Amino acid sequence: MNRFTEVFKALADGTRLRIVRLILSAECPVCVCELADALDVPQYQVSRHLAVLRHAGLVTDARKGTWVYYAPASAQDAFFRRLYDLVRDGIDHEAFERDVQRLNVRLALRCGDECVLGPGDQKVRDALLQADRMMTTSNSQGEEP
Amino acid sequence: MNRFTEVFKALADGTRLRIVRLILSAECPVCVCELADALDVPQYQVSRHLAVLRHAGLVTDARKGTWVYYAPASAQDAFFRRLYDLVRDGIDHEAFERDVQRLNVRLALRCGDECVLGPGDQKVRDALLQADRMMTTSNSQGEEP
DNA sequence: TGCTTATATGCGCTTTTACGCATATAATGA
DNA sequence: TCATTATATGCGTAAAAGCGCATATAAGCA
Repeated sequence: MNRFTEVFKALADGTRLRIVRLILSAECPVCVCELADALDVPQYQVSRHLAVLRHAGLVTDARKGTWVYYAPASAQDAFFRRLYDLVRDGIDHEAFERDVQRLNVRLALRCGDECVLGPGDQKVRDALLQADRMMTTSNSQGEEP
Repeated sequence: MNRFTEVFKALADGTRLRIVRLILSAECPVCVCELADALDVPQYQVSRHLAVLRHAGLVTDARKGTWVYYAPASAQDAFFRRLYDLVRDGIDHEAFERDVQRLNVRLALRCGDECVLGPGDQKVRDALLQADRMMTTSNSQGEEP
């Protein structure tokens, strides 16, 4: 298949687009369970989507123990850099706001720049549940007088 | 569906990507039969793909008599403009070279900036057949001493 | 070596999507 | 009004893609 077509195919999925936006929003590589928790999507599904993105050359993976960290690929490449900028600046910022906030909450649970929890860990669930509550109260409700 | 996702979905098809590149390569609106002839793809298939692109907001259509001309949409929009630039500058120029040359041959058959022939017209077929012959001889064969 | 855990993947099912054929629609001209 | 022609579309079929379940793989640790 055309490399071009493969890249657009990889981005032509709602979940994968959310994954890419999360990876771009973080300034550091993010591991699979962190993505799964932030997106509230099963781990096996995230792994599958990451495989598609990796095969298209959009992300790179690096294993560290049992955890595998993903990051945007080859910012050297002008094509990918421009594509990333496009995705980052693109429309529908609100649609991804929740994902980004949840990822930040999840990343805050790291120890020394490394993920130390598995997917769906109880501490993670608690923290994300509370974060969700704060988001809904500050957004939907807090605007009225 | 997310507008973003819809745009990438629209570009995530080989034929549609060829159509977009042709529309971008021409400095003027191009009608359906011209695209079908340049791509050597059935007219009904081109119409279908154009409908997808139009629905995603990537192209606009304008009817002139029985002919319908398609053009890139809203270069005002920063997002589309950057996306178009990306597609234009992108990799795999050779893969689309033939399409562009065939479209130019087809456009040369116009009368006063307007298409006057239908899809698969005999004159068109002759001109394109000859163009193909010239391309193969100049590319594959002409390099050896 | 054996147990635990994070990640990846084989498999069946369902939904989506592209294609081919035929035909409907819209506009022109006699 | 009727024939012609460019374009669009309904429909059936086949290929592709996503999901859920279960499980395999890989790494750390006792």
